[in-house]
Amino acid sequence: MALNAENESNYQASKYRTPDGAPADIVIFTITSEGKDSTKKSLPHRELQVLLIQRKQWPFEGQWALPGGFSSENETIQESARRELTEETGVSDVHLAYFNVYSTPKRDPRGWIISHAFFALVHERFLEKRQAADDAADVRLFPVEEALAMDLAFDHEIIVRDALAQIQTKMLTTTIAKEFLSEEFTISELYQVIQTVVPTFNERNFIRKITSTQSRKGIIEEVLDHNGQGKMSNRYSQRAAQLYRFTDYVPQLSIYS
Amino acid sequence: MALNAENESNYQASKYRTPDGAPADIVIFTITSEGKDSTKKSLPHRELQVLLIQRKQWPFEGQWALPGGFSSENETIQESARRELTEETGVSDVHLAYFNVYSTPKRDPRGWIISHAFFALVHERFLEKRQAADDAADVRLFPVEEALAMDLAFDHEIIVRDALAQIQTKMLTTTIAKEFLSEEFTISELYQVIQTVVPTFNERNFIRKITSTQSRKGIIEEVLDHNGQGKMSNRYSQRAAQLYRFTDYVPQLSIYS
DNA sequence: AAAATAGTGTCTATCAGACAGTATCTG
DNA sequence: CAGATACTGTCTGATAGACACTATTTT
Repeated sequence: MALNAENESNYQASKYRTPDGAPADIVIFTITSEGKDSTKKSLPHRELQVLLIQRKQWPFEGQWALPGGFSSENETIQESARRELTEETGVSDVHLAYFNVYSTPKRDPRGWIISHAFFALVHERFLEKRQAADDAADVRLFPVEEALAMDLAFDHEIIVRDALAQIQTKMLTTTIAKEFLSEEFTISELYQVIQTVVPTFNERNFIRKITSTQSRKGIIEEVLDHNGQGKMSNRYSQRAAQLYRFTDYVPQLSIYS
Repeated sequence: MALNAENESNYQASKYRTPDGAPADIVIFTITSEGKDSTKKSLPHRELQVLLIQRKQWPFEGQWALPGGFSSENETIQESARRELTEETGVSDVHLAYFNVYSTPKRDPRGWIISHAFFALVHERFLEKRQAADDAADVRLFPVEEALAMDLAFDHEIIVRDALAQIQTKMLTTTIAKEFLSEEFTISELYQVIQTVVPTFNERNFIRKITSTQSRKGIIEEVLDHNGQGKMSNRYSQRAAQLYRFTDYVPQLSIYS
């Protein structure tokens, strides 16, 4: 059976051409909000933004790119992504998910470099104190649409586009909306977050469905105060709104049931 | 801005440790069916199976493993997976999807090897001639549960487990069921395929929902004969059953609507 | 007739979707 | 009281889920 057997002593990986690196690149999304009018309480304007760094060295010197870095032999690619994310945002317990690999020949002039793309969802409060790291000339948030029109380094435009499609799908099929919200939030805030990521989302009876529909009402729950009364917020409105939080329940979707 | 600039002439990738290989591994699933009784027409027994190869060389010599192989500098990893799949099954237009990367340090004794995992869904008719032609003991189908209990090479048990979770989710949320069916199929066949992949799936009114529910009825359509009459099949039953085919429509699922 | 698969009829509680109306607070 | 946000009432037709029932063909 083992006519052609090799063993450890005569195995040589180096007889083949090997990759020159396996970096992790991270598409860090956040939703910024700014009040439209200082004199009146009103819902803020929200915008989906992506964090980019300006490259300081060859290749693509001076162009904007995704943060990321080479992984090493002693860590998984997920760990290296988590490390990069912490360096870039200063926060460690943030939603991070792997979504695709990019390996088109000659995508990187430095050689055969296979890039592993992650997306992270970060609340804007975590990005306030960021600063340019060693290998970056500048770090900034850009509205996603603007970033996609910018001639990014490498194939990063495609990566951002793919990441956007991913979070749009996940926004509607999972509870990742919570990553952009505080622990407690109003229905309007949740609705706004969904609409910011998926502009086509439009549910006129949103509050009905999510609070009183049998199959969905486990997703979020009312926050109660110490007296058992509903805890309210008037952050954005004259009339106070009920606060909710996400539960651990995530409904299983199916096209057949 | 570019105080620390490098350029192409002084950039050296080789000053860092680089990976020893970036293979694609493929979890090839099929559903086998065998009639339970030769004297009577009845629905076949279906089982989800995975294709494994027995290794001939170090490392893990003699153990069963996923088919796969190293990718080269001149192709994307998807292309190399497609190439492997064609070599293994003899078919080229088969559903193939990337789902994860495996990079735990020392997962492969040959060195720093980052494996990219794909799953493929193949109709059993494509694996018949391969099985017959190459009846050597080194390529075989195993029932998934059996494969998971087998002490596979490398971290392939984890990969198979992850792949199974993936296709279970996709079976319910996309129309990949069609990859396991012929172009035309009966409702019972579709139901059986879903249940084979997701044993917990149980819908008593399945035929109602998929044929007459407004929001779902676009997924499949009746096959008509040249007279505009419904085309029937009595492959599995005494009473002939209507044949259906998938349309191009895939409903968009959402937990919020 | 029995067996096996393929459907249909019918019922009730719930839900979807639309839109008008009411509630609460601020400037 | 105008404006902004936060809900609630109410209506119609569609759907979910259960289960009994009928239909067609083979042995």
